[in-house]
Amino acid sequence: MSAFHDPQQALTLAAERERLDSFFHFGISVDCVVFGFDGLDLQILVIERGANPYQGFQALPGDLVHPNEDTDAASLRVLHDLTGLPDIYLEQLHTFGRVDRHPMGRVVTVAYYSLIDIRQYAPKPGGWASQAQWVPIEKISTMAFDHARIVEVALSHLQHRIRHQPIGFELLTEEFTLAQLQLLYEAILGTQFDKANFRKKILAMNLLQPLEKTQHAVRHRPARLYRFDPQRYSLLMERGFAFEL
Amino acid sequence: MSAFHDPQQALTLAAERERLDSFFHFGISVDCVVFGFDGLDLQILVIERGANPYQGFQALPGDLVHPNEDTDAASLRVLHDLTGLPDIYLEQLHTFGRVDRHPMGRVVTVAYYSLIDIRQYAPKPGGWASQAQWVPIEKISTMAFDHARIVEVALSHLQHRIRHQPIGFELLTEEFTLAQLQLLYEAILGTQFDKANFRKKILAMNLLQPLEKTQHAVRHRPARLYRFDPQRYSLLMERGFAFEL
DNA sequence: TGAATAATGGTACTATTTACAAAAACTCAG
DNA sequence: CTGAGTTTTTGTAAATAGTACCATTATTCA
Repeated sequence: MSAFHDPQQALTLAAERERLDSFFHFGISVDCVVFGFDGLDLQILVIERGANPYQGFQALPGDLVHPNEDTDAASLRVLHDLTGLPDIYLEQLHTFGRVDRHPMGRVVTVAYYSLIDIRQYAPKPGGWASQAQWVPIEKISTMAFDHARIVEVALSHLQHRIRHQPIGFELLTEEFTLAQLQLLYEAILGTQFDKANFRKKILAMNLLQPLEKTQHAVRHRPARLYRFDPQRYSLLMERGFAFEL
Repeated sequence: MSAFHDPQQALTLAAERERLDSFFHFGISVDCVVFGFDGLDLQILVIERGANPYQGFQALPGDLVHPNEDTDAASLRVLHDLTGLPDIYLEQLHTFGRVDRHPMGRVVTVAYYSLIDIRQYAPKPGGWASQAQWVPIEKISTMAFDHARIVEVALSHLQHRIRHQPIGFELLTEEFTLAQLQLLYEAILGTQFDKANFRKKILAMNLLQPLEKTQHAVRHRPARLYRFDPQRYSLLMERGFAFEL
């Protein structure tokens, strides 16, 4: 049965309008899974809800979309309002549309995700968020709504994605060593790589620009610093690549 | 500003309810991009709209989600109602949430996609669909709403996906030859492969079970028939793989 | 029976990946 | 000042995988 058109029945205009209206009582929300890396653990940005429902619970930064707002724009606004993070690159992840997922009514949520360098953004709770903080991904247990499930989906998406596209550099400072990059990959994928071969594989992609700088104040041979080449980066992003280790 | 909670303002209950109500006037729809393969061209299942808006336009099978219906369930119902296709495996693709995408109101649509063997399903228009038919993907031009854009997203998703996961077998009959599989890959990716090497690569994945059967009534050496091994298939689906040719 | 056709098997060559060892560059303790 | 400790960086041999291409095989049809 179509909501807009039903050739069979001849309803009065009022009755037809009322029937149609019942199809327009949805709420739309957005939820953001923001991944960060501190050099050791993969973390996500989590707020504490300062209001009901689920007051006091950990939750993803998320809220209802305004009637005249694109969902993509809403994700940026909501993230900024609740955590103070400025416009960052958010990518749509998945939409969660189960009838019973929100206790206050029918709310379908569009989840977004992002990767950022944890040291460049200090979250500050805003709006109804009573806290906003980074939490290592293994430390996350119960969350409001179906947010734990959303995090699961985001993580497995990230794991798949990082092996096929050169994402991940957003999680590091602009200049980094190959060992730092390797730690990042190992944290996301939960595996160990051979140091020498990881280096060769990464450098062969021609994605990194070596700098004439090294680490210092380390008690061992200092590592060369690199940064990634944005042109090469966007080329690889389009075409995809295979990162199999 | 939160829709549910605003600690600043003390509104009357009625005013608060009214304000909140404005956040619940969304419609949610689902749209299905069903890919099929006829042995030569990649096609998609398209309906002709028998009612306004966009009457007479080609469109994806799609309609509003019911108030008490999961979006996943809605995608199956809508596809069945409009095209007669039974429950098939539909996977969520992307959600399109621009304010102006629907002329009759604020409708956010969740797009799904699927791959099926064109010879196993004969579409029959139902509901308000005046036609339902397979259309080669290059022959598609204008479509209702933003459906042309949805098809674009689905195709590039499919192209990326087929190189990293062993999907695509759904598009063939249960028993197929390696040449048929190669034609499928070539149709989706728009490239040509070496016959002998394609065979070796595919067989090395250990995904196909050779059958003790061959083609017949062909005027050349008949090809062996294969079918894919469901266990191996689901293993590779989980882990992902790299199909680079 | 042989011409036509496409499937299948094989092979030499090249490129990539893997495992592991050796050398290099720095700090720090003595 | 020197050598132990640590990690980076380079190198390399062996194993594996990919590529181009040719030979053989099995069928139909004239």
